[in-house]
Amino acid sequence: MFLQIEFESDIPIYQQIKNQIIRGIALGELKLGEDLPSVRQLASDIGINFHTVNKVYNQLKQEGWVVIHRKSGVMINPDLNVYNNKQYIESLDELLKFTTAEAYLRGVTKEKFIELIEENYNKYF
Amino acid sequence: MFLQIEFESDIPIYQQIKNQIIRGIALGELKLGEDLPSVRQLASDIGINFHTVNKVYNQLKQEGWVVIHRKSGVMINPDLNVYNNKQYIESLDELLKFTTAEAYLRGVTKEKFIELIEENYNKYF
Amino acid sequence: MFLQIEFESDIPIYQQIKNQIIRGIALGELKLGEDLPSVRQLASDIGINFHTVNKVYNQLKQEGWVVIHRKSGVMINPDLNVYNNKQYIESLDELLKFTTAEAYLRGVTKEKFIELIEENYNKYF
Amino acid sequence: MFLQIEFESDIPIYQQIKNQIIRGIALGELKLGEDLPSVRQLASDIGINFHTVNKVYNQLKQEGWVVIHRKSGVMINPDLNVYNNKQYIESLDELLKFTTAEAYLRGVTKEKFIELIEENYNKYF
DNA sequence: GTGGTCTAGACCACG
DNA sequence: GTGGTCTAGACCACA
Repeated sequence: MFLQIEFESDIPIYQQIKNQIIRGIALGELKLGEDLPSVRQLASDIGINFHTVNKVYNQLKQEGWVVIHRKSGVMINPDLNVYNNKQYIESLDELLKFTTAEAYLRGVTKEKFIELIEENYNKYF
Repeated sequence: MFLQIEFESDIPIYQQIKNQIIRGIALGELKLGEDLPSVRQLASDIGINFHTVNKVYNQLKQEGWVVIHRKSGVMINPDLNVYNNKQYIESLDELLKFTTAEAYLRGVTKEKFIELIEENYNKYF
Repeated sequence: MFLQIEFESDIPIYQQIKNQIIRGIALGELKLGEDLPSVRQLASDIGINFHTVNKVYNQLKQEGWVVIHRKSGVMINPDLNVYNNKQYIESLDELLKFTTAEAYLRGVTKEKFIELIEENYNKYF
Repeated sequence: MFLQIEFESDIPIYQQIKNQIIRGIALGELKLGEDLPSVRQLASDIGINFHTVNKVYNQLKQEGWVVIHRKSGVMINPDLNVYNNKQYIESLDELLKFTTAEAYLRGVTKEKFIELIEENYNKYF
């Protein structure tokens, strides 16, 4: 598994895992329909408690990223269709408001910022 | 004061205040050298504990956004020069990794994302 | 066989099968006295473990929906007479308490709800 | 608090609490904007672990029934607006398919069933 | 074997 | 005081 957890980070472990799984999908490292390790397996791989992984999987399920198949455990949702709803766009815009403001004041130019975005987007399949 | 606090947000109140002050500077709504309300004044305006405001001001000072004079209170740092250090760029890039991945999967195109960035940057002085 | 299993549903597979068999009887798709496939046959058709089918048949027998003959296999109870006992009515009422409450708050009017009931009942023989 | 938990039930405790809170809103026993007991308070009142209550509140928050106010804890969403989305109607219809089928075969007439619905709806504000 | 539920207790962030 | 996170270990339902 490609997960890399920073235990010292102030980002909760479960959030780090969520982030990396979602990014894994975008990068194509995780294929649609691909199985994820079992709750206890992943927990043991990372060296954390299985409840933490359970929380991740449940949130991912609730948000539509994965499905829990009764026979084969958890897999990336083969019909991934996470809606770009109004709420999401609003929260993204809110986040960018403050992120760009700080970046601007810290001397990150618009061009540099856009370059960072493009570098990321160009990696997605 | 132009602060707008969402008490039901997931973002801590002190963080909301910090965000809005920094954005206020970027937008030019807060001029360099401009006085900020006193801790107790601001706390009372927003209806929160003054310890929370205290925390905000101390963090802003620590990061170089404001200066605190014992007598004249808090003002936006007239020599604002918060450095675009390696650590900041790294954390920004880390944030964008996950933000762009989710946005991409939710159907926000690169062009749309960049448009959001430009809209924000164009408001800064 | 007309069974349609959703492996990603929150409802256990054995419950899905039970539900569909009972509904099949109500719709007249399964006649009283009609033979059901053998445990192994049905398990293989659906692609599940035969223990699961076994569980279904045993529960259906226990509740009086089917009869099991050692030789001729399982058939819909020709003298179907599952009693509308007090316990059942109570559990139905309990279920409707919460179902109607949520439906109401989600904007499903009484008329709409009743319409859904009637649509279903009108299909039964 | 008006909660009544059946520890012997096969319905999980957290689900029972959710059900009763939602019904409490529909009945008007819980007003919009009303505070709910704190996680630990409610847990102690019912005599269960606070994690169980925590799970309830988090799910209710996720589904929009309550908001978590940073100052005053958890309250019924004052702007309650839980959307009657396609997914919900589908799941309701699915539930009614099997519920009505069994009720019908157990001798509950359409009229009786509708009477049960009306009795419930007439209690809602 | 899988995930789901519940308990218990610890520590932390926030206000 | 509030909720949020993480650990640990138990028991259960399902397939």
